[in-house]
Amino acid sequence: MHKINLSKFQVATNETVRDINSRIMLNLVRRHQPVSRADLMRYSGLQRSTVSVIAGRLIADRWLREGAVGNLPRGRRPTFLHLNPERCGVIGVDVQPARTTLAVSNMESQFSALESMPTARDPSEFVARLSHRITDLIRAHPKKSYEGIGISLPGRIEVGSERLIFAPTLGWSELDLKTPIERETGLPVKLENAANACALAELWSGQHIDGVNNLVAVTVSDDISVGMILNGQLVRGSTGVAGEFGHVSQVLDGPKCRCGNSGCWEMLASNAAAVRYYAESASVPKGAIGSKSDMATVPFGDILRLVEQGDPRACKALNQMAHHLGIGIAMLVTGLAPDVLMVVGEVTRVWDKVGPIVGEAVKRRSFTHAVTRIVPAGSEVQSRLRGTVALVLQKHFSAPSIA
Amino acid sequence: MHKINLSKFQVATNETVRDINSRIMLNLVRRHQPVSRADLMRYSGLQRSTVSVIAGRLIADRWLREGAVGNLPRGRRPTFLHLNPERCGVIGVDVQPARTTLAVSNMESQFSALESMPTARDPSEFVARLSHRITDLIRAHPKKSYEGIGISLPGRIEVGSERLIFAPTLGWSELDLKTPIERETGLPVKLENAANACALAELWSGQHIDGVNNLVAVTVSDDISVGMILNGQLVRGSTGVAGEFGHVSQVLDGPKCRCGNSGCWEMLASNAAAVRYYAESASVPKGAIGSKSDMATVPFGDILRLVEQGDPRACKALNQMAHHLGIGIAMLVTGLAPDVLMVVGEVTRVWDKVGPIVGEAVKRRSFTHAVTRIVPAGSEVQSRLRGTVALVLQKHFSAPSIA
DNA sequence: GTCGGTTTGTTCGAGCTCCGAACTTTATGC
DNA sequence: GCATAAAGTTCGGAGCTCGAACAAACCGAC
Repeated sequence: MHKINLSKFQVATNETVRDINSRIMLNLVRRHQPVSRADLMRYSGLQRSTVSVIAGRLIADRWLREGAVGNLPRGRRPTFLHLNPERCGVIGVDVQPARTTLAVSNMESQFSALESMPTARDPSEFVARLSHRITDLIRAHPKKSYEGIGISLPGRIEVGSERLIFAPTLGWSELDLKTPIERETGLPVKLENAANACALAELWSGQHIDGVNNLVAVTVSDDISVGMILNGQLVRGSTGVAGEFGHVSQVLDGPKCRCGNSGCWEMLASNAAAVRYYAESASVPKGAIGSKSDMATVPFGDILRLVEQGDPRACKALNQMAHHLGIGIAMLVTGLAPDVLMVVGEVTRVWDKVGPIVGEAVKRRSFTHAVTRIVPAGSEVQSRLRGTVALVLQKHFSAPSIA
Repeated sequence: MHKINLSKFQVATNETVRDINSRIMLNLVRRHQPVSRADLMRYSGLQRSTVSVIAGRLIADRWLREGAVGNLPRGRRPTFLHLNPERCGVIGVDVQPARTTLAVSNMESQFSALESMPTARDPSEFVARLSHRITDLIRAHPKKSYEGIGISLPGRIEVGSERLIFAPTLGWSELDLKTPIERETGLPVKLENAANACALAELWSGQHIDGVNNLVAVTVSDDISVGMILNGQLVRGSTGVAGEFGHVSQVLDGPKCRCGNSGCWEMLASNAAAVRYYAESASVPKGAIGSKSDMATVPFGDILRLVEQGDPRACKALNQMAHHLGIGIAMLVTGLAPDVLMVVGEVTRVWDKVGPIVGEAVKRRSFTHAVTRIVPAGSEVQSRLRGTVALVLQKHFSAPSIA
């Protein structure tokens, strides 16, 4: 039940009815495929005749395909319908500070190609190289129709201008990625924050999310970012910058953050924080056992390996990180009470160790802990890429923006 | 753009079109009244004929009324349309721990009666007395049609069961208020958390909120509660308990809260916190100047009076409260980036002193501070009561729940 | 006083959509 | 071979908006 926005609304026509019901049908097929027209009639409540007409049109538009014929104890055999996964191709791009991954996907987030390249430091060089790679990919994987390019970025996209803003880990200032890439490739480009992309991925192609309408994704890398889906809808705030809970103080007088605040959650619970904890634990006990007083930073990946090998110093650093991660997650659980909170990042590799610590912190600090399932994401890159596919295709599957 | 919820959707029929367009018309009249059919045609983009038909039906249903005839330099004079504020009566109820306020309202949140009673300690006694008062009110103020009863409560309402849960300041455990009051009065009852009610009030009858779709209300009394409207829609989380940012730790090892957590925002920035700060400032410097070592608690209202009189101890306590209020608000600004954040509570009486401190904290701690306007609410009781009216009437003015 | 120009508001047929009943198609079992 | 049953199609009816034509109401110039 949302207020009608009088500065951008759309009146309804007869075609609106068809549009709404077509989308419902498309979603019902997606959910229940393979499925007969008769079953769609029962799921939707529409008349048999109406279902037939809509199905016919969706088949003509190549959204659906008729498949096998079913078997029933009595009566005429039903013709099953299913999605045509090749209806739309999507180019998914996952930009991370070190590397950028590209994928060719069909409508069901099945990737037919996956490749990566280093992320160029210079923004304009990056745009040029990325555009090149995309055109090459399209040439190498010709499809009937590419629907668009979805790009996940460690930054926020300004509502309206669609420009990249606040991307500290990339070191880029405000930047228009959309226009040049659209010009070079000839395809529409959609940009989204990585955490938002993960949330979208979970919403549209997640595992156990039937009827889940409130979902939060927390991405943990060298920063922490939050993507929120509330009431079945991405929350971007008035400017697109909503979700920066990573820059909320967890310790009021904690370490200074580049955002200007002190003791930010991401200063205490990001990969970088674990690296710092590990380094500090070496220096504090001066005559340490290992006598390695090398203050050279150990990469987070190495710390994870050490944890897997049972190294106590690494475990301690990881535990500190997990503790603070849990406190921040408790904030989100208390404040947003989502059905699902998904953690995305390398840290999920050792979730058997991190999960219980996070769970304990949430249980102690959030009296609403029972409503939220906290789950680790399978693969970060896959999550973000599935998110870019959802980003491009959601306009066909979501409710039409009525009124 | 929201996902279609396959467990509760509604297919579209021809009437859906009429429904959508009627609601748009109703909102356009509300926004621009008095307004002619010809102007409505221009605002909506619908055909003149369609506007006439819809207007005719809305007049027949008593939503609109024809009013004066306008004057134009040329041509036929337009007949102005305006809302019929007496179309629906609403009983608004604001339950606070000490007192409960009742109001009779018309469709435009104009109150024709306002009265209050002590809030009974015992829930069942409370229900009985409230029902009585409501029936008396209805008898004393007969209207063509009462649309329903809206009740604002310092607690959360469980989604689905519509029961009151988590109402610590009232001291009531889980409770069904809806059923008995509906039975006694014969009117439908809608319950909502006070902070959510304030957010709804601001959304539907606020001052400067054209096009504002992201709005947060923070209620500050003996607890702190948050109501969120994101994407033009109330956020209740999966169970109805979303918004309890008051129970997020601000100081990890701070004072123990009854919720089980430590250093909760509301332990540091609520009215009760200011009362505690004031009491502590008397005891800490042992040979204090005033030599009043009375640890008896001074009510928050008295502290505000002392602040208005310039009492330094009271000012210091208030400043501490304001400082922590600002830190919590910075969390909301950073995480949700709303257009407007409204503060509701007695503390707004001294907003000239509190506002700058809050603003400073937000500026220092939230790099997104520029997107959010932080405003004090005029009157708490009025805010909550207007919210209850919006609560009851929003189903007629909001977009239909399509798909 | 009348007539052209202008704007508001109404009327009515066309086109689209869903509904619902009747019909066709295709299967099983006696 | 016939009754029964289920899937899917056909077609007239009703509701809605669109768009053009029409009626109403007003101003100012001649």
